[in-house]
Amino acid sequence: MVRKTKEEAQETRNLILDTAEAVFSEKGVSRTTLNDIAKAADLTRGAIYWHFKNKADLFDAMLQRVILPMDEFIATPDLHPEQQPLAYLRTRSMHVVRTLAEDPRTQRVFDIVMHKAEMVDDMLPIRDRHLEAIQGCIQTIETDFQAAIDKGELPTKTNARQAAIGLHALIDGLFANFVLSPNLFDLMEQAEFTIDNYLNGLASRK
Amino acid sequence: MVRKTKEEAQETRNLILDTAEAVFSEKGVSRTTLNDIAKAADLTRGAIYWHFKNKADLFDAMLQRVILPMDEFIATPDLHPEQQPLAYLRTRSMHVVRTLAEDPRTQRVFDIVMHKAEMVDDMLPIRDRHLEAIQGCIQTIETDFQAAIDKGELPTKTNARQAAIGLHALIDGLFANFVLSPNLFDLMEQAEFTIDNYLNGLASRK
DNA sequence: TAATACATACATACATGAGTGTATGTAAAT
DNA sequence: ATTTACATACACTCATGTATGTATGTATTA
Repeated sequence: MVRKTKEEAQETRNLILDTAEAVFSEKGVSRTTLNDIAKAADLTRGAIYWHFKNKADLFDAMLQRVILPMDEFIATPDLHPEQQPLAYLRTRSMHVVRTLAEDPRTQRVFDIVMHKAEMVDDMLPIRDRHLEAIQGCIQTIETDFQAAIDKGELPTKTNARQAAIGLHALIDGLFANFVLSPNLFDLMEQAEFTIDNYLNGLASRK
Repeated sequence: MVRKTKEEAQETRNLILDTAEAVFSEKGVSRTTLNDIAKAADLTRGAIYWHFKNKADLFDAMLQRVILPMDEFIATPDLHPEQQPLAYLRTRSMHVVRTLAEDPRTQRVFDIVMHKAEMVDDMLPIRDRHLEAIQGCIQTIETDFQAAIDKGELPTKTNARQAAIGLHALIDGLFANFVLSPNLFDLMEQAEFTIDNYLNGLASRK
């Protein structure tokens, strides 16, 4: 087996990424060797080193396939002014949940990031981007909450930032527990209940 | 320097555990060498291999110092019958939060487990115990919620298990985000608000 | 109570394997 | 003819586990 056309090379690259996902998920990032991935993909390390700089670079590329679309959606500037802020926030939250609930690839990658990767050294830039994404996400939610307050959907004294951090932690916790043991509960059902309950609690505060 | 008395040996063991905490926290579990820990503690690998079987054993011992007391508290059989179930659950939840908020060692270990360790291979038994702890925790909360329902503090139609999973995810998410970036929010304040809001939402359901 | 024997608490040394990065080879595509 | 997309080969480091050394504590015995 030898040299390929450009499209075939692209397929090889995707194969490497897919395989990396599977092997990372099985053995954890630090314990998987580039040779493990190569062998599982019926290639050699040469192929991997051709397409990626090293393991961190490969890991990063694997992440981007999943994280980028999700981040972009979360960061889409905020709400259509004619909509009800709270309902809109709820819809957007459930959309993110649905993405995870329905896409096994997203589940695997989240599981890898949350439970099978150590965020240190060469992974630190990735962790930093993750942190920024969290901050952006919270900021977006906070803006939505503030709009809800301004439109009278929430009590005036509501602390939008606090509420936002709470909602984010809630969804984050659900994600973490779900990928940790997917058959513990039904994600969509549980998320719908929990998010509704949280928002309901905000609206009905004394 | 050579052989020590039994108490001094115990001190050495604790020193190793303390140092492991620090180094794991800095470099991640898989990237820290037993030699790293030994050097940081002004010892040699010989000392570590005397006190522990290997790195996984050392890691486990480090965990137990923090996790055991916490698990025990959570699993304490449930509520004094004369108390209000919801208030009691709230108190217990905040107690756990306070443990994390006030003890830097607990924070470090949680951070290591959540973000700096890969739960695979020899760590799998640890992950399994963690999973069991989660299940037990949820079960305890569920029992409390059921008691609250029985005493009329929550609507009859409340799904106690769903509510329990939600509360657990909420606290777990708060913990994860807090240890990830401790200055993003004040844990006690945020937890008090968020938990209250969640319970309040449960009680005021249509 | 002092001498002796054994166990303890480490340090040191060694053998081994494994993973990484790079250099080089090579056949096909362009 | 040159570049591409890999495979192969090599050199190097480094972590692990174990084996061994050793000085001191501790129990035993006389």
